[in-house]
Amino acid sequence: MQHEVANIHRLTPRARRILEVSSELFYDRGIHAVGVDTIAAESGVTKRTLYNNFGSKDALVAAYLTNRHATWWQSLEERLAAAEPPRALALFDVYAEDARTTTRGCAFLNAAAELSTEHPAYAIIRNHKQAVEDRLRGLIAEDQPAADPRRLARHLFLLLEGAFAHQGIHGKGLLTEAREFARKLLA
Amino acid sequence: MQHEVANIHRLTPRARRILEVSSELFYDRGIHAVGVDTIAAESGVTKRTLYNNFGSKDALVAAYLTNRHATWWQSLEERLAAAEPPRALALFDVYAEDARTTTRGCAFLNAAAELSTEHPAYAIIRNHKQAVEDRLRGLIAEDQPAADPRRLARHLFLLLEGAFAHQGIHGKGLLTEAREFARKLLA
DNA sequence: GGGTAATTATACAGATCTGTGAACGTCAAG
DNA sequence: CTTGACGTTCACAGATCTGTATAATTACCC
Repeated sequence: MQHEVANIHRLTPRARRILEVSSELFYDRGIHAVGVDTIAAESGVTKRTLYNNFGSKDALVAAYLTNRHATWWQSLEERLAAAEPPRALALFDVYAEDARTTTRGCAFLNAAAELSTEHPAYAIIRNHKQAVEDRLRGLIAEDQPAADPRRLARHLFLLLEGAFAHQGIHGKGLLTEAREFARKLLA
Repeated sequence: MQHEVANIHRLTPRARRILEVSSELFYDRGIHAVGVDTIAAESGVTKRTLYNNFGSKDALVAAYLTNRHATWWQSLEERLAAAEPPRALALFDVYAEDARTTTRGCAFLNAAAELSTEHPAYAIIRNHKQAVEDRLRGLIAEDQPAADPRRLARHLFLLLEGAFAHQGIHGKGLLTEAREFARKLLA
């Protein structure tokens, strides 16, 4: 019985499996549309194990988003390490990379659409989006201090989020197009 | 027993009440989070009446989005009738108007996040968003034929949707900021 | 091999979900 | 004054939801 923070590296193998499976289900079908029975069955695990490891469905949802943020952030930083200015475009690349294997848009926006603002996971969503925009602004400030980083970052952020939000509805071409708009704005 | 098209003007008074109440609940709390019992109770109506009028919850959801689109479109056209070029900005104004009384972002994006793509309402969502972008492109083509209407429309569309998608998370200031970006792009 | 943590099996509680059946009011229009 | 549409009452079916209790069993570490 651990279920406090759910640091993915301290998870038991079964728990990690539960987190992986539930992440996929939550993303593909939506959070409310997936029950704990389904998650346990698909993970090849008892419901008891799920509750012993995560404590509640809400906590599992929080773990899902926390882990998603951590994973996403890591691949962003890796890409940034090898990027050349304007590095802000790397954000678009990571999103586009994501979009190659997914079809339901942004996991965080989708979760925000379903959850009450009082849900423990909602703060994670806010923090994630805030972090993205902050990183964007930081990169612009470093690469192009001449521009107005705050305004430019916000403009790019809106393009990014608009494209990602519509990935499921409109198709994935939007992201590369958004990148192109961003590229011109940065030039 | 009608429950086929749900043209709002042919709705019985009770049915209209059900549609109003369910629309508010669906938008505020999410579709899966609201049960038919709650809707019936809050409408001051029996569950039987709900089913006699709409046939199923899915159909009620479809009616919710259909009606929302119709209402929104009408207020858009009214605003456009009194607008002066660049009229594309009127789209931002209608969204911003919406945002003054709501706090959970775009009803269509939120619904898309919850529903399967096979859900009868999903097509309504696609059509709505497509209509918005098409209208945007048409306005730009008429007001500024010199520009590339398709590209410009898409750029504005992304700004619009990015801002609206983040209304619930980030606050409503984003929409006016998006409008400002759009205004400069149109100049 | 003994002790400890993780997991299983199974059953269940209690709530809530969508949807239906059947009989009974009410009221306006023909 | 009958017909028909609208709505109510109320019970219920059957599924699914989150979460728990208990006891037995496996896996791992020292």
